[in-house]
Amino acid sequence: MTASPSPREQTDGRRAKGERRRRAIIDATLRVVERDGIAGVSHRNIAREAGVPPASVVYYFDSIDGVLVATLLESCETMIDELRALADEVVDSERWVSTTAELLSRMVREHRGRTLAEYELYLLAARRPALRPAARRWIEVAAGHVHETGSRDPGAVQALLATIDGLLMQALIAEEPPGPEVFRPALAALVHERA
Amino acid sequence: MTASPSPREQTDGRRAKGERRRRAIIDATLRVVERDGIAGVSHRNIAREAGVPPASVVYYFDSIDGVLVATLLESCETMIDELRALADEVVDSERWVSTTAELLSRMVREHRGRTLAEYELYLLAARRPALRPAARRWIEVAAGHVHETGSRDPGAVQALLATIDGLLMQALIAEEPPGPEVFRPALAALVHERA
DNA sequence: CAGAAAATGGAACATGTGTTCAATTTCTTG
DNA sequence: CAAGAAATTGAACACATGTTCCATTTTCTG
Repeated sequence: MTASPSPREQTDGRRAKGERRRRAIIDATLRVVERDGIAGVSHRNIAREAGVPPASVVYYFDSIDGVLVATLLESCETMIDELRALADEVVDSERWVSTTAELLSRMVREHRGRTLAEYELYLLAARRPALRPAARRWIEVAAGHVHETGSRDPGAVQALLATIDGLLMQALIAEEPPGPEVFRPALAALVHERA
Repeated sequence: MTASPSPREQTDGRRAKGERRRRAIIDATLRVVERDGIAGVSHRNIAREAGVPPASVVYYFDSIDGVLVATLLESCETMIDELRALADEVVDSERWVSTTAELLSRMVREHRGRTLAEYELYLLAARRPALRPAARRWIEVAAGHVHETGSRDPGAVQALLATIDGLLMQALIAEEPPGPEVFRPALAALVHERA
């Protein structure tokens, strides 16, 4: 992807600055995907967003796919933290259905661009094998998270994850992002509860 | 989108030929999306695929979004028939779980490109409002189909639909398209059956 | 301080893009 | 058959794209 990290990269100011710039490019790419979708990802676009010349993007990543892979991985890591924080904040209700409905609603309302970007990158992985490991890591992380608070049955965990993906996708094409009450019936049916 | 259909369009050979060409462009667009994804959709690309000059595409559709809307709608209609045929063919088993697992497996194995294209167009609707009605029509059709053979609870129907979407998406980023046995546990958990 | 390594950024390249335009062909109608 | 409507198409437009090249600047090492 870039120059192989030498054993003494923490003291070299040149490499440190380079690493910072590399991160700036990744962050800029995520912002571009959020705003304009994957269609908006180009060398010049993300370079402008990051405030660097286009040649710098080529210097740090040898292809546009390289940038996307790095971005998807990065995004996965930071999203975990955000999700965890959101999950903590939302646990004023004690029922799982209400809590999750609230969480999903927030994802498509307060973080619509981010959520959308996530699924676009996700789907892109279906076409570009290079992105697949990053996308699957996403599933693993989410599965682990569900496993903590949910059923032990692997099939149930898989179904739950799939349902959430599907619900979010449907929510993303709604004319305006739905509130928790839209998600509740489906979630309730999923765990055999009353809404 | 095109010239408004005059009351006597069935006798005018010029308009008839035009309509045929319009359909050829839509079909070509679907093939392009299947092969190269939405990223591959351009005037020149679909023109080459359809065997017409690029100017013809502009003549029949006033924008690239117009082509996509028409394609999504078309694709929706033809997919209904194919799905129904597939559903009929697959009813040798009598259990819903096995039948559906088999059907999903076929969608990602024998019709991978088509399924993928469907979801790409679907997700694109999240960014381009013009595509949303077509995308929502998809949900309605699928919901109707599920309603015929499934539960009466609206929440359950919604959950089922969402789960299938999620399962298909996960299947699409697998290294190779999974067989029915991969879908069965999740589907079983969904309807509280043993796999 | 001199030399080397890394990073930077401006310019240029060939190619692809959406779209417009004017001329031409195809077909219908009076 | 002649007039006109509809369809067709090649050429051209201005611009965006991925990528390469090379001169310059920054930073570290001996």
